[in-house]
Amino acid sequence: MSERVVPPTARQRRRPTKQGVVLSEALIVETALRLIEEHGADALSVRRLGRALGADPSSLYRYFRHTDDLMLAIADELIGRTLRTWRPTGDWRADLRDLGLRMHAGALAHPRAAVLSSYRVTGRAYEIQAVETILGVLRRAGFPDAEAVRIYHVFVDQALAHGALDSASLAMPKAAREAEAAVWRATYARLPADTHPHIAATARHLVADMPHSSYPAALDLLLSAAAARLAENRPRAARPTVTLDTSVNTAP
Amino acid sequence: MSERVVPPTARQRRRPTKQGVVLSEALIVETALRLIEEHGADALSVRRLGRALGADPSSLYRYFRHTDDLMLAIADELIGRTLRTWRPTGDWRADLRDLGLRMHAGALAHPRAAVLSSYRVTGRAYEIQAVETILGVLRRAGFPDAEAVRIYHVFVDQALAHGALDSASLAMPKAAREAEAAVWRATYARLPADTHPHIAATARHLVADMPHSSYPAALDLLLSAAAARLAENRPRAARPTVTLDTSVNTAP
DNA sequence: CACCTTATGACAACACTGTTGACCTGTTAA
DNA sequence: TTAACAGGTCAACAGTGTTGTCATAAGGTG
Repeated sequence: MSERVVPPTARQRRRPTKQGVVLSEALIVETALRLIEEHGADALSVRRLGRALGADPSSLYRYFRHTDDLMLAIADELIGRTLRTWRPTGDWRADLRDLGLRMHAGALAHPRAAVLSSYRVTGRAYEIQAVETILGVLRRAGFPDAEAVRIYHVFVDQALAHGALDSASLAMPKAAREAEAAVWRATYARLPADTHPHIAATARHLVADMPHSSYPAALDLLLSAAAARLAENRPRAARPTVTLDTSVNTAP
Repeated sequence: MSERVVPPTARQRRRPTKQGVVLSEALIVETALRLIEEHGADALSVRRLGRALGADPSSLYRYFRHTDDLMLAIADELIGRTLRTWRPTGDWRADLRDLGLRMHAGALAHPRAAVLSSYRVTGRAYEIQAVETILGVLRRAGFPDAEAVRIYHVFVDQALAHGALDSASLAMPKAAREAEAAVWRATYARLPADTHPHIAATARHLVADMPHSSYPAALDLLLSAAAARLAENRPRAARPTVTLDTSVNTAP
């Protein structure tokens, strides 16, 4: 066997598949993403992907060492798509908020890919571009280097971690997901006030809040904290009054 | 087949296994956790668990409808263990910080269980106890109900999401994990300043920070933001001067 | 144009997974 | 003492990722 995978670029003998398809790394990644979108979270297997491509499953191993490799490629493609449609305005807080929400949405659009790629460092082109961009936003905003890196780290991990969490939840069979929402109504909302006073007092809010993602709220809290730290370091700068939408207002 | 799983409590015909083991839900959960700890993240399969217990794999289906069911039981056990060793002091911020770090550590101690259970609502005893406890801390601290629920939600999801993220990373084969750390040194730290100025300027910090968990920092930012919101609502209270410094200090 | 090399696709097999229907037997209650 | 049946076992199914071997069409070379 030794090395089946060819250095990605110089691939020339483009022999078509028995069913007439010409394989390529890009085609495989695209098809994988489509497969995930159309046939649900668990639809991605080497065999199914082969079938969808019209190729023998083992052919894919000419392009990716193993499935994990494929996941990294998918992950980087997702990062690329997120960045491609993002337009910074110069307002660091609004820009990061927008980017965070896009990353989260991008993850939810491809739950299985998000779950499997959230904790990986791809080191590929799009990822590098994203790191550079976000660090740039923070440093231009005035964060000193060490602080910029810390906040970058928290920002990215938060987006990825929440993306994966919500994706995993979204990827559950529909019945199971509804069953979980029901737990809040049927179990938590009915606990008596004498044994569980705090749950009973807030039951209404729990039922309303818990089945939804906490990411927007988490993001706004993070940005608030970051803004506060920035203000401490530059007490001269005027504190802007930021108004953040309806549900998750964090403005001072 | 119909229903193989008996209502958990009233189980009496305790027939021993061929190899002489008497099965029970508790024994199965314990063994599963031990298996995960000893033989790495992927060691948990029905067949391996059966072997470790000295029982036929299919026997487990007398106790759990499917593996997912088993995961929920494991998840609740983990919650229970975390709560069992936690002692609140009355200082809401310190208490939540301590609890968050314990939840995170608990997840890292059982990576695979954490990854699979992080997004589940078990509705079981320990989980309910945890919800009641945390809400209590927040309400006693003075957060109004809606706000208490929102912060509870963010706090819990953040702990679970970061726990799962870091667990997933920890559960990778050792070689792969080291390879990722190397990416920061070998790829990112070597990007030229003219094409990637922000990465180049902060390379030192990136190499140092990125291979570690961002959870402590994320937790402290969250608690900062929450404290700020609390102070806004009660303008009489003195605003503490927060020092974040070295890495994870949150004491006012 | 014909040839030869070799990249790349196909095949078949391996070891593993979760799950279930049918069977068998020890425990327990009557 | 016996009869019921909970609970352990067996065997099978359909699926998975992965790899060693083989066949062939594409491309560069003469």
